[in-house]
Amino acid sequence: MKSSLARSEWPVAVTTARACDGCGLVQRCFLARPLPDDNGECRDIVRRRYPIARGERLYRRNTPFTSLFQVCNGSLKTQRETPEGDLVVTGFFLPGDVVGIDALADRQYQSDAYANIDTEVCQLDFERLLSHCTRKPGLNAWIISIIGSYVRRKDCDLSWSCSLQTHQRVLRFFLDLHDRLTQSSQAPSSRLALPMKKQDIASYLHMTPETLSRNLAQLRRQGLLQLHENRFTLPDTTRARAITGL
Amino acid sequence: MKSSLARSEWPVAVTTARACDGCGLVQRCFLARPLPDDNGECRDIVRRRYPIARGERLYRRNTPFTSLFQVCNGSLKTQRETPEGDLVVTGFFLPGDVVGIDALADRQYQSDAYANIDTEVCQLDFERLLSHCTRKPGLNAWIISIIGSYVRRKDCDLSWSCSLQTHQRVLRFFLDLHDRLTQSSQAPSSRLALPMKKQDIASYLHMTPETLSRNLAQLRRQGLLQLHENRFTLPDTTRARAITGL
DNA sequence: CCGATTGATTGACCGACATCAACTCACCAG
DNA sequence: CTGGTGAGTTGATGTCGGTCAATCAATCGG
Repeated sequence: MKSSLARSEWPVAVTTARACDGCGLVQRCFLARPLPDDNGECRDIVRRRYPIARGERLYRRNTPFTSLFQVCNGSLKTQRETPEGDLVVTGFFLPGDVVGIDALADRQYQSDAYANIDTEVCQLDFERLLSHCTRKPGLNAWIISIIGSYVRRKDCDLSWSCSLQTHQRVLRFFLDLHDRLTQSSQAPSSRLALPMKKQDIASYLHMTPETLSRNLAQLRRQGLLQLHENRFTLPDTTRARAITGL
Repeated sequence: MKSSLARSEWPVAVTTARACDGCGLVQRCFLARPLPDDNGECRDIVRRRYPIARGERLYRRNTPFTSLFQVCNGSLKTQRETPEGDLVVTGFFLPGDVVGIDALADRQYQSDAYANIDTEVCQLDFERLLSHCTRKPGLNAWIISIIGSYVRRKDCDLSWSCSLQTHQRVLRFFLDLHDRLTQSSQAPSSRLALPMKKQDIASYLHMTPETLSRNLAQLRRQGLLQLHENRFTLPDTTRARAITGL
């Protein structure tokens, strides 16, 4: 597995130019363009960019944390185990998102990260990132804002994940997914591909696959969601936002 | 209200020595003792230390973020509003905890912070903190770890808040509270004071006060929890940990 | 001392969601 | 083609926890 390469195998001197060659995210990625206060010496933060096949694991729980990963294209999920032993999906990561932030506290990954579909990630060396931060306020602000966004997302998730009804949670999930997918690709908002399995959505939303299925059927009947063959559209986003309280 | 003082009213030149005078947290607080790479110039991070009476508000949602606050003694809660308009408690903060981290993303507080009981907080100027970070790796590491701990807590909360049964959630809450209270005060672990209302606990655990009450009664019958007049003990922590999966 | 207010407890009832089961469909190997 | 596997759907049934209501306890100001 690519993610388990030993340190010595990493191409240490990869330049940003080479690593970012052909990356679909190059328009939005902070590393592909010079930072406000960067004059080129931040490039070594990028270890490498590499693909993860669908179903493959990026990192494993309780292994030492060395790197953050930014999703270039595709999608990842993180999951952890409950006391009872079953798995719960704790997050989905789309192009532009940074994964591994839950490991900052004790320098160990707190979850397992898997590719939902064929995916490419950009590996960022955290120590180098930190060391540059002490000299570059812009970079420091960037990393703080990345972590801050992650915190905000978790906080929001926590406040609806239990207080809303199941059909509201489902609708809200698709609204959120819609927003994130369209802002990252600027593609027309119609017929977006659903980049994860329904089982995982159900797990993430704290419900069973059965209830998710029933709710999807209901939302389809109400004309709030179209979903065929892993492609979806939201015909009436304003009504949807009203229902979910957005 | 103390927290709404204008900037100009802040005693800008407070030294750490004066601000920390008589602070119950002085043993554990990072600011009371010199940092690994501090030679005294980080003192101006501490704006001031001041009390918040029980029920008073420390900051309000959607107001500009300028400061983090570290709890010296007492306890705080943060809460936010659901789409339906009712309030949900999103976190409890005990001595040593830092509150305001959810505001990092867009520089606005994302919740309302209130004192559960009479409380003292230490106000840390975030801009100054950041500016020192660029020169002091130790301070940068500290702030990253503070944020990291917050992230880990949120992640954990999210994974049990819905997947566990109510009695497990209640027991887990008391175990967690026990651990946090004893580690912050090094006091003997018996007869700890419960520093928040049961309503707020119920809200935080995503259940009604009635359900919380029933579960408390049940846990008392099972000999897993003693709770009288806002003081509690956990007679059998090992069994409790087994039940909650810790 | 007294009502007023807020918090906590207990009981009866009910509904949303989980559970269990059967079934369809797509995909793949042989 | 056939059999196997895993994802997804649909239906019948049960239950955990929410809702509503009454009661009790604690605090506070007069």
